[in-house]
Amino acid sequence: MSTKGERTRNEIVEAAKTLFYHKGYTNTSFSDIVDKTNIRRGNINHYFKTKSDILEAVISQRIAEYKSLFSGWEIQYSDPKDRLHCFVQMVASNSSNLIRYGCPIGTLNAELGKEACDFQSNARSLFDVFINWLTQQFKQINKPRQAQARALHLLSRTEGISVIAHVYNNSDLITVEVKLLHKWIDEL
Amino acid sequence: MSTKGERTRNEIVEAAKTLFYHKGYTNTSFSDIVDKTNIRRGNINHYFKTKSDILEAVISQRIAEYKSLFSGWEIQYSDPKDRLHCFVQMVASNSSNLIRYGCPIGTLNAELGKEACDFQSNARSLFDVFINWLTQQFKQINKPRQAQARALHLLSRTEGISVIAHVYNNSDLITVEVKLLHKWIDEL
DNA sequence: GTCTATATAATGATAGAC
DNA sequence: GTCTATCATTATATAGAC
Repeated sequence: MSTKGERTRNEIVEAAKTLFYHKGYTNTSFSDIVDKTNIRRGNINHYFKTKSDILEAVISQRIAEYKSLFSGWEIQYSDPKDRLHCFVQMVASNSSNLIRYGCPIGTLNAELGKEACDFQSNARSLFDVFINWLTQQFKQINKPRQAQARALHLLSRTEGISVIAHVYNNSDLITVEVKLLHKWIDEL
Repeated sequence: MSTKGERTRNEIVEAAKTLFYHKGYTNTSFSDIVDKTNIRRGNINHYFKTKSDILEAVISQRIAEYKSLFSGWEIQYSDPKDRLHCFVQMVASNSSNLIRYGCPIGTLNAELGKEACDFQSNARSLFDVFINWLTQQFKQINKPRQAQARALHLLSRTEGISVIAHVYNNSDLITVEVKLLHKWIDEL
């Protein structure tokens, strides 16, 4: 059972998570969060002293979600190739969001990786979750010494797909490239 | 010969181009431009009524630069494959900037493609320059009907490389992936 | 064409009542 | 824990002197 405070805090994080994704971190204001929730401004500052504290909470929340998603695949599929197919298929399943807002972790890193921003390492930790999990899967297939390189290659491919799909608001490239990636996994 | 006004206007555009790339469009203020140039605030508004007018000028400037770069390659190299190798090599040559700030056109599109932003189509026109030129090169090699798909594939690959290199501030992936792309071009 | 001074709005953050 | 009211800062943009 969650306390009232925990529920309020979670409502803020969920609203901020969506807003940061849809509008970007800098372009999201406290007022946006107030408008999206039923929480008044002063109360937000009761749970989060600064805006960047909200960002950290959002990133932690996303990390937890992705770890949970990946754990589920490990329970559901014993073959690491099947898990990698799940990962690639996630891109296709999520195409409508990718087209409209870009990759949630890629666009966040693009923004937070710019000059005079203290949060690049926070955003990078999201990528670490992906790379670490992918590396583990590749290690279980073959050539474990190439596992991390393969993980970086795969994530690079999916990020590139997201960029183009977002720029052109079009899913055709996703369809084509996802097929190529499934084939690439099968041929490992 | 350029007039004094043209030189002042150009100084603003050049400073804004760098700042938008290094800090992002939203995070760049008029004060930043004032600090980077010897031009006072009121004078900037003499040349550009709004901040978005500066953005349009910066995008036009980048479009002109890339078109000029590509034209140079067409003069320098008669084989379209050699021109494509130039394109891929540009990623490697520019790695220090890509690592620090990401792809200039990719990160701009990531930012301007978000919700409640009126400039996605402006930013997309930068990608059009790349796609159109790449498509022309692939058409001259073989299978002209696949030319645009190949252009999208190549740009997707290079954008993905830029994202990962930027996130990890590391050029190792660039080295590896650029080799793969050179090989891919040779085998077309 | 260039400048100073200022208007106006929005931002992140705080103080303190209930 | 929740709220209203407000502060201090910064932003874009404008007015008008030189």
